[in-house]
Amino acid sequence: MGKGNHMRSVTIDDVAKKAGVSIKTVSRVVNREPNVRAATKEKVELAIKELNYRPNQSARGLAARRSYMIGLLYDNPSPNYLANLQSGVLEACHEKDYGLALNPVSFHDPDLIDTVVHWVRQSFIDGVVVTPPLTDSVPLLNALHAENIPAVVISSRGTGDAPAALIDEEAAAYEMTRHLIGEGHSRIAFIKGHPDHYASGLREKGYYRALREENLAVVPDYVQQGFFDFASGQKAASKLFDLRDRPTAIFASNDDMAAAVIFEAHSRKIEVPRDLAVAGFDDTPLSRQIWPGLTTVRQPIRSMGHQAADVLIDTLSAGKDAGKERRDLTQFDFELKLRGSTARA
Amino acid sequence: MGKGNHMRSVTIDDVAKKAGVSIKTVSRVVNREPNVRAATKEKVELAIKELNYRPNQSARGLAARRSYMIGLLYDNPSPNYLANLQSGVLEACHEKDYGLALNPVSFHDPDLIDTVVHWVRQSFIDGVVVTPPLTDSVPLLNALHAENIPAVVISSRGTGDAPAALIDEEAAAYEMTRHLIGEGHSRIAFIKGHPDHYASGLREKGYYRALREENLAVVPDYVQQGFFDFASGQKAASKLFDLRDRPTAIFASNDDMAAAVIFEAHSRKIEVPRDLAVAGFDDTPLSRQIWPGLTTVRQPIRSMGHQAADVLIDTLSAGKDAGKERRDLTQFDFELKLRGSTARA
DNA sequence: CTTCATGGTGACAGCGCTGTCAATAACCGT
DNA sequence: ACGGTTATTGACAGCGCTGTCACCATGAAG
Repeated sequence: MGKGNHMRSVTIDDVAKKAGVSIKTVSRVVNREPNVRAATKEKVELAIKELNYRPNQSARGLAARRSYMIGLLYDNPSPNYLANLQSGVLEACHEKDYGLALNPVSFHDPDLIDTVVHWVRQSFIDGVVVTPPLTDSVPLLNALHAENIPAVVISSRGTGDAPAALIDEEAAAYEMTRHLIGEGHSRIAFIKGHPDHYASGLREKGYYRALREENLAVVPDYVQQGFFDFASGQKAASKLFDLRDRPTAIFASNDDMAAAVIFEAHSRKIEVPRDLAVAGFDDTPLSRQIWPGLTTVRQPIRSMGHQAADVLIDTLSAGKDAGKERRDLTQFDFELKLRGSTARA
Repeated sequence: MGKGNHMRSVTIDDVAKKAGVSIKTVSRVVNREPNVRAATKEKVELAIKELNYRPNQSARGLAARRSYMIGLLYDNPSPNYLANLQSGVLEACHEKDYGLALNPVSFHDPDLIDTVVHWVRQSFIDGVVVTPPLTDSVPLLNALHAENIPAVVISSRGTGDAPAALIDEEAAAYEMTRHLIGEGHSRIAFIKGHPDHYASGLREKGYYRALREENLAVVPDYVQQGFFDFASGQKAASKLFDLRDRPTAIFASNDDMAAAVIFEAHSRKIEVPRDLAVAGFDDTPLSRQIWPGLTTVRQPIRSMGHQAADVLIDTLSAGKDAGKERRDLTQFDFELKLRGSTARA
């Protein structure tokens, strides 16, 4: 039992026969190689559709000496973030007939680099998408480059020669802070993100810039260290609440910490938004599921994942599709999502 | 650029030469096939180690007509649930040198079955792990069986011949309801899950059984339909709150809906747990991030994923590794997580 | 001592696809 | 119309591995 699965599936030969061309021509169409007459291409594409043909990855990999798989490198910062990103990446892979191999690693693993390089070599991974916070490991990025492993990073850091998908985090944080100021707040606290994450600094920078522009003083006590997780958010919130001159608004570097602020506020009977406005960053589902709804910054995570994979795959095929030149990633737009946690008094 | 990675890797021929045997014998050793003399086996294993040989998956897949990959079929019920499950499955795959291919599909897709079968055929997926709610599509399961595609389902339904990973949902709901009763509640409402999900019925059944055992009448108005999503939870909560004889406790069939109940309660100034106790099911991170913390039922999702994949892979290798017999899945334990949302008055 | 079974091994033919290269068709300018 | 290009296509040889089958030892059985 189990061996099963007899039923010869559609091969390139079937398509070739049906379209009345050689298998090589079919191969050309499938791989978007140049120099195929439009009419021929159409015939082949029709046959492909009718037979519902999909190339056999193993055969492809064997012949082309690559796996037609890209890897996703991550260190699960937040399941929501990752799930979104993954689905975007997966979508792109699907469109281009690439496979996706997942590799959860640990940022703090001392032989992170060996692990990754070995993995790529063993699995014949053609290229990798690197996600935060791994994008902030300069050694890792260097190693990938040195090993000649194509990579795209999803990061706000302009990372050397690896194409990057990003939003303007500084501007987003700036806008959010300005929004808070616009709502009449002047005692605005900030909870920083994990110091290892490059994005943390950018968000912080945006916060400062907005204060400066509005001539609001930066109160050192109002800037607390957090680490992007719920618990650190609680701790930071506690400290802020214990201040003699309690802030009227708290801007946390991500939604988890912002939720923690609201959690703490509840337990101290501080009413949000009446006594305290709270804003987050990321627009995770969580921001809609807590009460009151959390004002936050939305980034098109899914699209970013999609495009990152897209660019990576294009780069990989660049050899064949001679026309294509290396496409760098454009910057994505963010959006302020205003919800109950910052509603005007 | 990009093409990179030139470095002829070690092939089976190299190993064969070094060990002084034929490639077929190396293949036998690698695949743990019987009938290789111990001495020969050792020689080969030594050569493998010295050359650091790893079989090329593409070649293997092509020749053996299987991919050494298993598929994960899902219809993203909740990112948290999925992320957990996935990481368990991934772990098992890693241990057994299998790849994981993801396939997000839609439960309501009319040609779900075609899509899936085709995918399996074309990608040469060796077997699939089916997750809820797809596990409730009897046609799908039948099709997998008919098509002779090895599958394990993670479901509470004792699904015919496909091994299943499960917890006793009925008992879990029963325990939770009893807990509520034990806390002094007698007006306990229930929000049902999606009617297409088999688990929904089981949870409901557990609720009824507890009431019956305690001689509490079932109030029809107290049982509302939900669909496992936040919005449906809000709707159901609204209806319950509008009742003249409002329940003092609400048991929702999953955490998302329970969070929605709390959300609605907040917006109506109903205080949890003072005026209302709320319980959920699943122990998603959300249950710890809302205020008050949500009492819920924890299931070892990650372990379930791990074991499901484990069993599947074992089944797949059963053909070669002759000794092994098909191992069925054991039932997993659940656990009541008591938090603030049901704290005693 | 022959006759089988059976353990142990290797030769060989693909698996379905892509790279190479040669063949042919279409097009260019004069 | 002719030589020279360039665009388009196909024949064919593997890629590295496993399945099949044939082969040679052994040892048990007769």
